[in-house]
Amino acid sequence: MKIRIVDIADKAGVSAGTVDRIIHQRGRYSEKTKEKVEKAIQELGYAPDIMARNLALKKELHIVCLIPNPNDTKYWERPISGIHKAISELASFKVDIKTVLFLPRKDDFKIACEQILQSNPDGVVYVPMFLQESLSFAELLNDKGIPFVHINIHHSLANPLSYVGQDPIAAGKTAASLCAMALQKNHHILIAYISKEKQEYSHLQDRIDGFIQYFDHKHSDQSQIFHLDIKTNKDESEYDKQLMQYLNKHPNIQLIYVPNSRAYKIASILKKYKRKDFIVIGFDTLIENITYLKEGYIDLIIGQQSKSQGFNAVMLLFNALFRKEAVNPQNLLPVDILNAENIDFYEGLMQ
Amino acid sequence: MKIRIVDIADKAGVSAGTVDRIIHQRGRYSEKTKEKVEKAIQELGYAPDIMARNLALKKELHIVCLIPNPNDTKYWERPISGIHKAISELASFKVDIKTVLFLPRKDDFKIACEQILQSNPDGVVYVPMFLQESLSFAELLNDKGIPFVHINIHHSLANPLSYVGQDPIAAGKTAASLCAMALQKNHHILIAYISKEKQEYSHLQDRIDGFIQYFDHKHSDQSQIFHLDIKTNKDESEYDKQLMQYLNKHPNIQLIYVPNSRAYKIASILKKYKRKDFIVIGFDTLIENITYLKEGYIDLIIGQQSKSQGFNAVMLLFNALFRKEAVNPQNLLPVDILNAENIDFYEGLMQ
DNA sequence: TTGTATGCGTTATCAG
DNA sequence: CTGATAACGCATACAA
Repeated sequence: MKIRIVDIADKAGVSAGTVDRIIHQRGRYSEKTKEKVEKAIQELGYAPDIMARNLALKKELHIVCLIPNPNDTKYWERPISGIHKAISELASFKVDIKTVLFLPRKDDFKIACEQILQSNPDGVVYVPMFLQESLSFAELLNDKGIPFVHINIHHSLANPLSYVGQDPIAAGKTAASLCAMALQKNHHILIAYISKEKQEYSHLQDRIDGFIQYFDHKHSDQSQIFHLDIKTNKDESEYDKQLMQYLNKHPNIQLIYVPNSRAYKIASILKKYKRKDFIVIGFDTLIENITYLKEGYIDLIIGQQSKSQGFNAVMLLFNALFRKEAVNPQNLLPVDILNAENIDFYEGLMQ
Repeated sequence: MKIRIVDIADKAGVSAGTVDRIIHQRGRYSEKTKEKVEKAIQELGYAPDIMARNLALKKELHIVCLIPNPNDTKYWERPISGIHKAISELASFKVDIKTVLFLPRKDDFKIACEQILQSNPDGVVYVPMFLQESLSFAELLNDKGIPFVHINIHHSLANPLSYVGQDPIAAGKTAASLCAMALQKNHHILIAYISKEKQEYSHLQDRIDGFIQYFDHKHSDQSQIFHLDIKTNKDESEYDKQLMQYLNKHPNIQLIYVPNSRAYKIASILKKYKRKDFIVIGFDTLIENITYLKEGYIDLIIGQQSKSQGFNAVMLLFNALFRKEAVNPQNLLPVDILNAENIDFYEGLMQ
């Protein structure tokens, strides 16, 4: 038996219109009728019918997603595809979801934020790539009472409605535990990455910290951990040599841990020099990484369900806004372990 | 701009009622008006409004799920929890979803099938645990034109609307690839399992086959693969001894592969004898397995997203029935690799 | 064979 | 401050 708005109107001895105004706090009602109505709602256990609401609704809900341009970093294609999945899943609701892209520079990010604030959305999903700029954006959104969700990068300060993404420390520890399992006695680990100009914030350091922490807590064995940071401002052949020279100098290195999503760069060098004798472990299921995984130049990839980042964030915001559901402030995604055998079944990657 | 039923009625020069009868093929219309209407639908690109339809609908959709009783095998708790998630997700639709449990015996399965057929459901989700009985159930459902989805176990013969579950061969290969990574030179593998009376069908053999296949394709090394099948019709202390004697007789066994979900049984024996020097790899995230994983008596678990099995199956059937969506005949779930570091983030296990 | 009217539960407008 | 009522898009019983 379904409780409708008229049922509680009857019970409270008022009309449906009044109940509606009280439920949506549109004003124009007295305190004592409010109390009567709320009591009736409690007693009968009223829950609104989403379908009927959506049918009767005049105005749409506006949600906007601010994501780095995938032309610059391929990674962002997958969260965007998750957003598209959410869009089609919510197609029958009166909600419009837009995606705004920004180039990974502070000025472009700020311009995009401005633009979004102008459009007065009902909710925002964004990647807080720059610490300071993200905080001021969060503040402006809070001032306007617009709820927002962070994806991929977690800032404890900004106090978003929710964070959707992985715990990068846990991801680092997971990678380390696999390394510990694969590493032979008296062999060493190299933490290597090819990085662009200094990123203000990325998972890089947390993934390294988690990795180190794991080994600190375990028996240390005879293994050592080396570090090699290669800057991309040199030409390609230059950093090829830099890596190979390092590896030749430390012949007991058996395993290479690449804490950013560019393991494929390391793999391409190893392929060039026909060195399949290393175990390489990297992050993120970019198509380039998958190619080398299947060729055997990358052995393990830690996945972070990039698609779910976009999908969950939008769904969560929608449910909070439309159905007024309570939300978890943390939506921690799994730390997925992928290799050549299970990659084909991952996140509908091959569809 | 939204195309409604009256829009195509206008365009075709008929009334809304006629369009409705044609769309739902309720008869009582002439061929030539049918053509006119279908042309209009094509040209205007009509898609029904799910919300309005659900609101206007009188009768509900009945979906029934036939699942083994989790009191007997704990595994089934998770698919059932996935079904419950689907139920709450579909709460606002006019659909009722029931779960029927059966004890893992042919006679009980058959009785449950009878009962379901009596109730004349619109769609069925079931675990085809017994080959012959499942095929005849499938046939009866087909005769009545009732679509059905198989979960967990795949029978190519029965021709279900879809199969939701893992590829067990791929799961075996994935386990093998991890073993290959962890195994030290000149050390051996034991495939061990404690089984009840012969199961008619389970993933067991496929998981073993996939495992063996992987090693067949790789350089064989000096490693050997041993097999040990322990029957549960002895008393506990009996099979404790059987395992330990086997391990003592083959001191170079470093790794134990348990292809069914009862790795915790093996782990409990190893714990009793304080043997942490083996790498144990098992299947399924039963609470018992997770406990030993965290204690270090199990090292790796292959997960099959048991919860998604139930959830996806119901959602898929609902979408096929209610929104008349096309469905993939295969809904292959990922092969998840879990260890002590990433288990806490898996499938909302810890919520 | 076809058209019309009513209802589903909610929102929103307008008259009291 | 409050009540009545017309939409929203579709299904369906009933009238023609």
